[in-house]
Amino acid sequence: MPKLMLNIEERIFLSAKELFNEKGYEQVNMKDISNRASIAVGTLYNYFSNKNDLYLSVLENSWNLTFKKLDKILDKDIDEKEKLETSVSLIYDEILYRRCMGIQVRKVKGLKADKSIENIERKIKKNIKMIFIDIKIKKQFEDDQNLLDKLVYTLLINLTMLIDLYPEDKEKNIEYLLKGLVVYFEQTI
Amino acid sequence: MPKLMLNIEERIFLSAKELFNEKGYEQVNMKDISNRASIAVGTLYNYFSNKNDLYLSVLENSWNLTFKKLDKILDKDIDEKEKLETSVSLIYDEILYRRCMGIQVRKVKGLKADKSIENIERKIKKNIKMIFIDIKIKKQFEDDQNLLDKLVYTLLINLTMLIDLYPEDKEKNIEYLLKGLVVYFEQTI
Amino acid sequence: MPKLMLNIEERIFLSAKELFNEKGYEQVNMKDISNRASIAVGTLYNYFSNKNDLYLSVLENSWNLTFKKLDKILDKDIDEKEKLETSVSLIYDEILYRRCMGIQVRKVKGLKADKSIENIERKIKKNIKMIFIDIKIKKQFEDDQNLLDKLVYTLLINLTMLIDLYPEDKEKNIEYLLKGLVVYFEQTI
Amino acid sequence: MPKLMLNIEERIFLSAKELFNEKGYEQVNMKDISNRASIAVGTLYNYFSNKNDLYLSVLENSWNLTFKKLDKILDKDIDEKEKLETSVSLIYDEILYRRCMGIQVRKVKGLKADKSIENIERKIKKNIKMIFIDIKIKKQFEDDQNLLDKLVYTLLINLTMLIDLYPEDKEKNIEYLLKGLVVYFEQTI
DNA sequence: TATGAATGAGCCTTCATTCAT
DNA sequence: AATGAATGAAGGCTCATTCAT
Repeated sequence: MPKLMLNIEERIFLSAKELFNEKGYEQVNMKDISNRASIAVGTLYNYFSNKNDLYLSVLENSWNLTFKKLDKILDKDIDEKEKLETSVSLIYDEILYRRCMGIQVRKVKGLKADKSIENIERKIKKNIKMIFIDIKIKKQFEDDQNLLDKLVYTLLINLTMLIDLYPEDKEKNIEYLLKGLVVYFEQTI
Repeated sequence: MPKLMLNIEERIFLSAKELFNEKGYEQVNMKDISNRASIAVGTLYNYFSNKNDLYLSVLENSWNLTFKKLDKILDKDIDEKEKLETSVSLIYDEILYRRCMGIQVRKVKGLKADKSIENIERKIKKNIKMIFIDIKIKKQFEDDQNLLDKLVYTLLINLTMLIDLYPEDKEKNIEYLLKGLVVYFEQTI
Repeated sequence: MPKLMLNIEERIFLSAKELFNEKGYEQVNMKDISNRASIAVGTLYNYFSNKNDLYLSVLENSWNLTFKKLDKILDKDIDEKEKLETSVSLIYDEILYRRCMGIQVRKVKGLKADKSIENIERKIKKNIKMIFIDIKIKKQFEDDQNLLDKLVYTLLINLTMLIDLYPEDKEKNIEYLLKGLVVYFEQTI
Repeated sequence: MPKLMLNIEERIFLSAKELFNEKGYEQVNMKDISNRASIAVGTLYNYFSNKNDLYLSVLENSWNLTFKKLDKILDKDIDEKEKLETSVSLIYDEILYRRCMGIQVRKVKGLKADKSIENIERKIKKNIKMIFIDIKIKKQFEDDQNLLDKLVYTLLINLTMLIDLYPEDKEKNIEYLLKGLVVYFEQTI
């Protein structure tokens, strides 16, 4: 009973993304995903070679879409303050609506730990870092080699947390987050 | 470690705590735990009715120990600044050494989401909140009903992240964290 | 090989024959075959109703080609010794080059055991038996009702084994085999 | 519903041996084996780490038992003729009753081709060869480096075939086989 | 009370087969 | 007639849990 269906890959992607977000890697099984996508399990494997790959693909693809949008913002001719706020707002929405799975990649146990994961995390870090690249760091933190990395993780991890806890409160959440971030920057922001 | 001096329940506890921390809920199986505790699997079930319960017990117990230590600090007759710093330092060490599993309970996939989890999370929140109870919040955030909760989560989640990423760097990690927290408080700190 | 010159059915045949011989029934899948034949899986099913049938067809067809060649030899006006040697040499080459799958049909696991298999086996037996039909059996074995069948199986099974083990050594292999066979015949050979 | 059962390992062994013999490696599944042994699938894995291992174990163990019996015969103080006949009779019975799977190991597709298999085959060859070790080979075959190996394979493969085809006819089968073998030996036998 | 063998549901993955195009 | 995406049953294996000893 094969049918030719529309947007299968997209449906798998969405189903997988939603489920991985709701329940995490281990708690989602391939049947769940295929059910939500209204396809047969076997069909999943026409598009992704295994669960691990599917997760990784979803993760990377989600982030890539975000990176494209982020690049547009960073290329704009606006001042740093606005850039920061717009970027954070974007990432907030991305995590909220597109459910681009968070930075907790490193924590996804059960995932085969291969280069792919490290690469994805490196890529996320590299891209998000661009948000802070033009911002002047306070003298006090200048000798912290990892400050930029910490800022990236703080941004992502706290955004995820805030969205998770108070999904309704975008404005307040962002205000709270930014306030905690700008303390590491020079006065201009 | 004087393993043979500990009674069975304690041995189970320790083994479970270590393993859950090292590998996460799903990646640990009951055989692993009983092996590390040098008992039979069946014996586990004389003390804990199932894996879920064991995890929850370990989690709660870990935190209870932390809370006791925290209470002592909070009862001390020292100024707020010192209280804050000592408390944060304590929790840092707890997460680092005793591996009291983090706040991400809500994200521990595979855990049956029941009342127990909510209760534990409520308890953690209630206790950690005490750190901030005497500290005056900046006017700017006074109308954020959830500010205290956010502070609690920020504290725990960021500590966990920092320890995870730069386990060697306690001083810098705490400096970084505190700087991000105090921005929400009145000048005195 | 002038692959593109062959019609589809022939391409399927050849691909299937090659693959079944290389890897055995179970280890070959329909996708493999269609890939090697440069057609779509579905097309296979326009020519063969299922994997089982395809295998059986290939098997039977392979043997039929061999039988034709064998008949020519047996029709020749040469003495029995030469007939035997030429026949054995032919079958050796057939198994070696055309990979007409061996007598071990009965052992091809995964094959649905139906009439077809028995028929093919019967046919193989009948045809190969012709090699021995004019040869006089030693008195000693005259009361072994199954001697001819045994000779057939011995011939096929040992040839297959020898080719498998020492593919380079046609001459020695055949010498070894014949020596073991002629012992059942009257002195003339 | 766990019970403590007697001779589980033996039952697994027997069931596996029977099934592998009846249907071959691929056609037997772990559920089949556990069913015939009247145990749960999981129990299989308490004794054998996987299907591959189970097959290999059964195979090796079967042969080892045979080798022990064979050694006893070869150590006896009897003449070569009797030794040969007794050995062949033994192996006949072993293949017939204990179903020690044949030499066709090399043909078991689907089996992970690792050192284990090669080792088993080497061992079988080495042990069966002992049957022929004291027998003088005809001059004619003296320059066939592989003659002994060929004899081993001929013996095993033809015995298996004969048993398979005419299970009732031990005497005739052995007479047929021996006649084909002794042709390679000096007159004494 | 402690043991660990036994259980079997459940998961990932494969692949022969179907059928809409 | 040819295509190949879709199907879903089936297989190997894991592991939380049970219970006879």
